[in-house]
Amino acid sequence: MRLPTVEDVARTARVSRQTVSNVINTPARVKPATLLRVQAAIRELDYRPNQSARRLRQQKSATIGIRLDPQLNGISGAVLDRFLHSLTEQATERGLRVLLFTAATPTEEIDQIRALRDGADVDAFVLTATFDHDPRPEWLIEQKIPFVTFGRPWGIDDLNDPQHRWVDVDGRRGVYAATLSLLDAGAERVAWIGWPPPTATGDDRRSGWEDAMRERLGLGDAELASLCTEVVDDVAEATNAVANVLAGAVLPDGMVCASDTLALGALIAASTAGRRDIPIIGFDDTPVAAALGISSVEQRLDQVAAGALALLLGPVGDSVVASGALDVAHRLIEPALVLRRPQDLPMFNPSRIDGTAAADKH
Amino acid sequence: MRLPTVEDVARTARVSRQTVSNVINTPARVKPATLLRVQAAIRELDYRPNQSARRLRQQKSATIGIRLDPQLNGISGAVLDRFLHSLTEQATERGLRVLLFTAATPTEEIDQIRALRDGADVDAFVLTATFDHDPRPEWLIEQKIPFVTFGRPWGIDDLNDPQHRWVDVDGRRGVYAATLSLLDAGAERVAWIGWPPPTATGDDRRSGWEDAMRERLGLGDAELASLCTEVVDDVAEATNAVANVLAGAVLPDGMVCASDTLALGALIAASTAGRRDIPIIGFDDTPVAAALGISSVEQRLDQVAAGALALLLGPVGDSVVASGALDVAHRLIEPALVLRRPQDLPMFNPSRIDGTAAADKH
DNA sequence: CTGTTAGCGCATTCAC
DNA sequence: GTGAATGCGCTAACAG
Repeated sequence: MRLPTVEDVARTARVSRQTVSNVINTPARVKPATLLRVQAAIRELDYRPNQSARRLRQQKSATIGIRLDPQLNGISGAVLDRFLHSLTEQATERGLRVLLFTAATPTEEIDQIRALRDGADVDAFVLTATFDHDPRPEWLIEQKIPFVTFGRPWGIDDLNDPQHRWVDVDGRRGVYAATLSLLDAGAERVAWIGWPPPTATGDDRRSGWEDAMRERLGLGDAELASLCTEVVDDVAEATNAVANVLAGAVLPDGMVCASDTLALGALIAASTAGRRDIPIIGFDDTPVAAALGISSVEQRLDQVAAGALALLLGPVGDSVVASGALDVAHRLIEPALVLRRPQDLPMFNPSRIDGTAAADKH
Repeated sequence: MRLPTVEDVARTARVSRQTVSNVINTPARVKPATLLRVQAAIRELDYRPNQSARRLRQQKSATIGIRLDPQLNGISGAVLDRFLHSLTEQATERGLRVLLFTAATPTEEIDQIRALRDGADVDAFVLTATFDHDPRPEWLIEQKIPFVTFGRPWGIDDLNDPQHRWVDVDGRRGVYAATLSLLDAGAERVAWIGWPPPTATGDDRRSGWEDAMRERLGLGDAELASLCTEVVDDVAEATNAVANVLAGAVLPDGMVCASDTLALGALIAASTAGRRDIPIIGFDDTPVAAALGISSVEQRLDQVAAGALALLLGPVGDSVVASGALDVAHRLIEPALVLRRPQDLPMFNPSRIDGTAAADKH
């Protein structure tokens, strides 16, 4: 049982192969009568162009490649998953396919990218999780392989390099908004629970908290430092660290965290200390945060995906354009603050346990 | 800057195109001297076969398609993510690519599969999350499209249909082992926290608990029913439900749960009731369980991925074989019990908060 | 507006 | 062992 080809359609519709091709690719150039006849034949045979042949002919694959991270660290692992989903969905709408690959190290990733490109399997790549001194962008630019990164080029001065297309979430602004929401509610000692610097993403997020605290309360460096806790991204470690904070001299009346992992630790510590009333805001809006009623800063991954494709393909295109063809080569997405009230969940609140739990608005 | 082709390699090595092709595909049939010369030319030009051309010629894509689930099934969402990673990794080792697609409904998924197949984009499909009266396998068999499902064909009598290749995790056996581990430790009233039937997966898992309780303690239906709690897969709901259990007449001395989501609810309820000592075992071994020190039944997703590929490609092959070519058309993977001690995490345990948290062995 | 010509890069016959 | 044809299915360029 062979799949029908242009030839079959042409024979059925009594036209030449090329007319069929025209009907599919440039229908405007075909006389309405024959157009209809050919389309009928296409439907009759349930014909679809063979993509391999089309790709070979057009010298492009209409496929973008993305690496699946090795082992996504803990609770925030779902972020890439959601991004992948948005990206696939929107790529499909634009007539592109998404091809997966894995690599344990940046070097290995480069090898994979080279293989994929050399095999003409992939037209462009989406890189995630950029970091300080990331070797990948430079190599890709040098190789003239189109790409876009989810994440800014950190540490280098080429934030505006048109060669390097990037989309990122404005973590600073998200944390700024989160902090303001606590200050607006009357908090005066909002603590920051973040990662030990230097981490590009973490430092950026912390600066949002700093800005808000400076602007609203006029705090100085020393005061900020006293409200700032640094701990690696681990629930147990965060629990310990925040417990110490809560046992300290200056009791915070709000906590903004660099991740939901830290926020979960903060929640556990606060609950244990009987201070479930201290509002906590995390980052990433993971399912865990939703399940536990923790407020969080949500990365709008659908917008990130849309931005990545727009940078790669142009506003409406369906094939990869050169990096110089766009006026802007980057996009900063504003995150959304998802506020949840602690009482949405009966955690550590025996009085509500027999009541009806509020549904999680997701 | 054109990519090198066989022609370029042939010219460089001073042989014909076909010899180059032979060097790549059947190196045994080439004289060692020319072999070396051609290989040197390949390396020199950094030549790689164009995959589109190869696919067109061979009439196969060496690509498998998998749908990215729309629903982020809460805390357990990462399961598909991990499976995808294993699958991609092992597929790459076998020279296959993994192509993603999305679909909101089974019907839409069928449309996507048809498009992908008709475009000769994909040789075979991996379906996840099979369910009762799943329309997809039947349609795929009818269309003669090779596929394998992660999940048994539920509800039908074709568990052994060689046309339907499937891999699944033996949930019953995992829960059985989990229950036994509690009984071995001296528990006598192990409760089951599961989903309201009928859910194929959930009922299967529950039967593991039932079997263990019957065998070891000789319990009857009524006694089992009194230890069985049914609640939808939601943390808040589970918290309520387990809180009621803990406030009831028969206090369980262990809890085995159908998911980590339920286990998290159980943990919260137990903690709130001051009964953190009651051991809890979840299912899926999610990052959350790891972070909170909850024991869990781990699906060995690397084995599932390996099984899926073995069923599709044969033990060592790199191209899809017909469904009748294998002696067995399915594989049941035994899950692993991951036991964690509650004290691994200082949750709700103020006395340990200033101590060193034990590292999580993952 | 339609049909003719000519490959895209590769692998599978066959001869030699 | 190696090399010469042939065509996979499609579309871009050019004639008509």
